[in-house]
Amino acid sequence: MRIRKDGEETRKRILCAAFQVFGERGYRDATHAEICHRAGVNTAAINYHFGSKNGLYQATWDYATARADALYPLDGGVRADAPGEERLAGLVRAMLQRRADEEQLGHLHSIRMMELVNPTGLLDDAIAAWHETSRRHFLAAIRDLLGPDATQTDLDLCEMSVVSQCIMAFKRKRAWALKADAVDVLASHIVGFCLAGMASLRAEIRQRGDGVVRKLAGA
Amino acid sequence: MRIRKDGEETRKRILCAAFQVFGERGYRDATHAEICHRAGVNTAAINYHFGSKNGLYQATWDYATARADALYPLDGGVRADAPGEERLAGLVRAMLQRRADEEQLGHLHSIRMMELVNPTGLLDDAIAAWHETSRRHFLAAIRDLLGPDATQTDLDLCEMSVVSQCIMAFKRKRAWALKADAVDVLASHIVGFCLAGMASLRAEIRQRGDGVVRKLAGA
Amino acid sequence: MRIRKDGEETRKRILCAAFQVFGERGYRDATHAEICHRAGVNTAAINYHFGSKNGLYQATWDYATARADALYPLDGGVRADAPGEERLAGLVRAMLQRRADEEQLGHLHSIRMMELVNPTGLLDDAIAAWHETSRRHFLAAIRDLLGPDATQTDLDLCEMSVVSQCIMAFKRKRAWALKADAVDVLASHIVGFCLAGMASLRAEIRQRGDGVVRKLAGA
Amino acid sequence: MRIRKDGEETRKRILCAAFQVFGERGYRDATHAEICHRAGVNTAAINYHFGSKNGLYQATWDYATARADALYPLDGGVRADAPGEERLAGLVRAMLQRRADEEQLGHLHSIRMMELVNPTGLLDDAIAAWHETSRRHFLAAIRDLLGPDATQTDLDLCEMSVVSQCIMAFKRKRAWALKADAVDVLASHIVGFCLAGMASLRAEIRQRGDGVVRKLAGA
DNA sequence: AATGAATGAGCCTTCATTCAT
DNA sequence: GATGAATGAAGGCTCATTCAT
Repeated sequence: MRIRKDGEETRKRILCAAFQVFGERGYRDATHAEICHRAGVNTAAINYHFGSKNGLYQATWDYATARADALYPLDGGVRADAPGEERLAGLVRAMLQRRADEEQLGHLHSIRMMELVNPTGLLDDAIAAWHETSRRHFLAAIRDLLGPDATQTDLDLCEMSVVSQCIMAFKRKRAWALKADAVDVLASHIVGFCLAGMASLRAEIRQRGDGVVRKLAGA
Repeated sequence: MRIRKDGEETRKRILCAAFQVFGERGYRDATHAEICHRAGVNTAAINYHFGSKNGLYQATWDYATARADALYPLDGGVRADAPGEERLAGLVRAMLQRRADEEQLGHLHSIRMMELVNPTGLLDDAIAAWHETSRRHFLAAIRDLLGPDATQTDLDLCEMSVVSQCIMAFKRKRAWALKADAVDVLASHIVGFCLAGMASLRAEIRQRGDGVVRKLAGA
Repeated sequence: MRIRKDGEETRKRILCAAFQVFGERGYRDATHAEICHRAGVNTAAINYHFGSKNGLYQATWDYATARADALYPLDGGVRADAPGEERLAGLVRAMLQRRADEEQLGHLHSIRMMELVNPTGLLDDAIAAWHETSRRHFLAAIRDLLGPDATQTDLDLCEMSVVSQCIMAFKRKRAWALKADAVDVLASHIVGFCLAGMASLRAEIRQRGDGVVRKLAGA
Repeated sequence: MRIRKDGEETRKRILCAAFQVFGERGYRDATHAEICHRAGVNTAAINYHFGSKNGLYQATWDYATARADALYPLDGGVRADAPGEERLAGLVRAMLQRRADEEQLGHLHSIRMMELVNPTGLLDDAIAAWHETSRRHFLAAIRDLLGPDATQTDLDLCEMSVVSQCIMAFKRKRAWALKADAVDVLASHIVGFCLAGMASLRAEIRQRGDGVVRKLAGA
């Protein structure tokens, strides 16, 4: 019954199965047994190919991240010199699409969420690096939208506002009647909502500035 | 030498310990051993008092929810006939405070998040009920702010926007330099951001409505 | 089928079984399965009662050592003010008896030998302490026999000579036709052999000393 | 790019690595993985070249024994017609040298010790044969030293005494401050000690004999 | 009312061996 | 001649649960 495969192909089969199982159950509740059963290999295969459950977890992250970045680039596929509104829309849409792609990459989101809520510590570095990249794109667009006088705190808070909605949008999906066009509806809502929020904040920042100027002038 | 305990008091000690451990590790990674060790009781006590780990989990949820609702009422402590802005601010602030109360009730948030991300299915009804209540308060305030022509989808999307930020705000805390006054800063940011978002949406809704009216009139 | 025993009694049953199995197979080749099977308990019992295989190993050593020291005292049961010859005989006889007691304490010797030849590192301290005590007794007797001019190296080498024979005597048993009185025959041979060896060394030491004295005198 | 090896050369590389690993860890704790890693070959190579771990073990014994006998002949390098004292000294010295040659042949001693203490049964015949040869040399020298009236038991016991010391001498090394000249110091001590022991025994044997003669005469 | 003892099921991992190439 | 891939069996250990006390 021993089937001789390519080795690389087996690795990939395990990675696919692991990605599903980790995404569905999380690291701790995923078992070698289930992963290997789904991949159609022996229980010892994980340790043979990846050294340990830990090693498989990290390999799975790398594998899935690479695929996700290829499919839905982190910059949202919008040119860096496009206006802020457009770049924000691209970023939001890309983030939602990743989450919406349940069959394939939605698990990546699940894994990230589980690590956020109940960390294993095994992906800390990898996730932090990913976050940093993602955050840089958002902050650049937000800076355009808030204007030059925005403080770092202003930027951080707005990034939180935008990203929070992208992250949670799908988690509450069941409450709605959104279907195939969910991404479009959600994206346009979030973008509109956030642009208004930031426009308002920009005005407030200007007033802050004027106050200072006036103060200085009055002094 | 055995200290005679009340039975009710032992239950409470177990509930306290369980609340911590479930909050820190999640249902699956929490062990009888650790909970009972922290509670200073025997490993068999959980099954004796609560029938099973499952039963303890549900009892813990009820116990902690009751305490949380007493400390930080879901309506934000604002009268129902206050203006929408004020009620929204109260709701947002109450939700943030619950998350900020790390020593006591922050674990409730953790448990809810873990159930969202990696559900056990054991709290589905309880959480759904809680959500419904919370949602009713938010929707009522949002309806005031969006005006009478808002569709259910408008309301749902805005509720998502507001609540998402409340939920995620603290998870990204480390990126900022917020400290003791974190709740105040976050609350005022979120409220301002969302009020602007909803004001903009209200205007848009009016336009939509005008279009319809005009259409009807032109017909 | 669950039988409720005393707990202390079960511990003892496990210790007995473990002592046999460790003695027969060594730490690494002893399995929970075999030990627990012989003790008539569940495989999980070891970890329940002793925390780990490691913990059981150390507990087994302590248990067996205590019994051995009670049955065959390390000082050979001879008064400390007896003449050196007599004390040496007592020490040698006691050591051989421990090895001869195959049913009960011979395993202790096996364990010590295995640790010597293929150490686990888990008993290093315990064995070193035991060795030190044993060694003290031998060195005291040997010092009497070698006289006051013996160097530490003289003492160490003679201790090695005596103890080596005690240790290996039984390992070569199959080559002989010794039976019930093996201990007596071996003990009297070893004692006679070693007393002669030490008497000769004592004479040599005196000559060494004379040489020095003569040298000093001649200078 | 594959380097074309001889086949015989690969076998030898595996044997060298196996000798080290078996010597360091013993049969049971030595793994294919480690041996093959040290030998720079694939894990399957052992079974390919030697059929099984078992087969490798026996081949390793033969290989190392042949080398050891060439380097340090079992007869100690002394002519068979030399006086008993000289032959004994040669035998003792040769045995100590084998043990002292840690880099190369000390492992052979380790393997023999492990088999003595915790036998695998795989080398029983080979070791018995080796022992028999070694024993013949020792017994011949001892017979010279004990005289013609010595019984087989006398010879066996003395052989035990001499060989025990040779075997254990190095195991207690750490207790002393012996270094480069350890072999010399130990050899001269052991030889002196044993010659005295045997001289004394010879005298005793003569007395025994006289008793018998007298008894016979008196009868 | 409460507990220490005991257990069965399951988990991750290791390892000698086999097989197709 | 030699190897990478794959596996079945077994090992130590954890854990929720049960039971006698």
